[in-house]
Amino acid sequence: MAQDFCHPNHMYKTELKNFSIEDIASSGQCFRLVPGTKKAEFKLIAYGRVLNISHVGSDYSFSCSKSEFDTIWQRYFDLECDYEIYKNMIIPGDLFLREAIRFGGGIRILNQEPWEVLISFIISQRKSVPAIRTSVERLCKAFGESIDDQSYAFPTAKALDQADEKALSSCGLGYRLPYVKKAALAVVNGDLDLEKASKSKTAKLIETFMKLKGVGIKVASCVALFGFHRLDVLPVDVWMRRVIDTQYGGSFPKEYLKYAGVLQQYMYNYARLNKINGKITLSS
DNA sequence: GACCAGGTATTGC
DNA sequence: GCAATACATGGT
Repeated sequence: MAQDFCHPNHMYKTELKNFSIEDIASSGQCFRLVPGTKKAEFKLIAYGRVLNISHVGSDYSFSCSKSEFDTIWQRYFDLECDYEIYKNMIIPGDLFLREAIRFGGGIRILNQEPWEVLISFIISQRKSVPAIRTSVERLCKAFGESIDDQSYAFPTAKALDQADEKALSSCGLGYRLPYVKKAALAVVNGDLDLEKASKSKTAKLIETFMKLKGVGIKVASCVALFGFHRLDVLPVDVWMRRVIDTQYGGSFPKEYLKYAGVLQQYMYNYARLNKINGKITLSS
């Protein structure tokens, strides 16, 4: 604390490989990591904190102390893991994945808060990524605890459970509003125990979330992957459906299944940002 | 101003 | 069982 007082604007600098904040921000797994006012600057809100990030190439600066970085953000950005392992899994001849990794090789699978992931992905259904961001941000502003004058934490289950119906509906949730309400109630009344869920095996975990109204296999898979770091889980949305059908003959390569969640993220990102609908021709 | 979006629940056969 | 359909709203 003394150190914080003496250095209110502390910065932690480090070089990061296989890491790009731009790639992560656009990859559709996290909706509260957004570009700042200047180029190569980003603002993240997670774990009730604000983190400003800037970089020149692979030299990154984070608006926190080294100890905060080590205890929170290192894990959040999955920096303990060497992503070369995943990149080296490319099957020779899989030009699509190779191209996807060339395009967005700085992606990481974040360790986000399960509750935030659950609600964000309930909201995500039949919404575009920019529209999800808008809804989530409105939700935070309306019901989240204030961190500073323009930053709000993700609302707690209790806050959403008690949320005024009208105020909630002004967040653009549409028909998903009762789903959000019911998920909040489930956590508040103990029907859904996220701490306990984190200890169950992946199949059981997914099953647990699918009991919630408005949570099907895709949303439950996203929660397992992004909220519980189950890297073998493969969420299939409209983009991944197209990728699987047009690039892999209808089924995800079995060689990739162990880390399907990571590899699909490269694929999803590449397909969505390049609007790849049909089979594309890639040359070696 | 259509068209589509990191789907799911419900209905109809 | 499985295919078709409704669903709220915003971004492009």
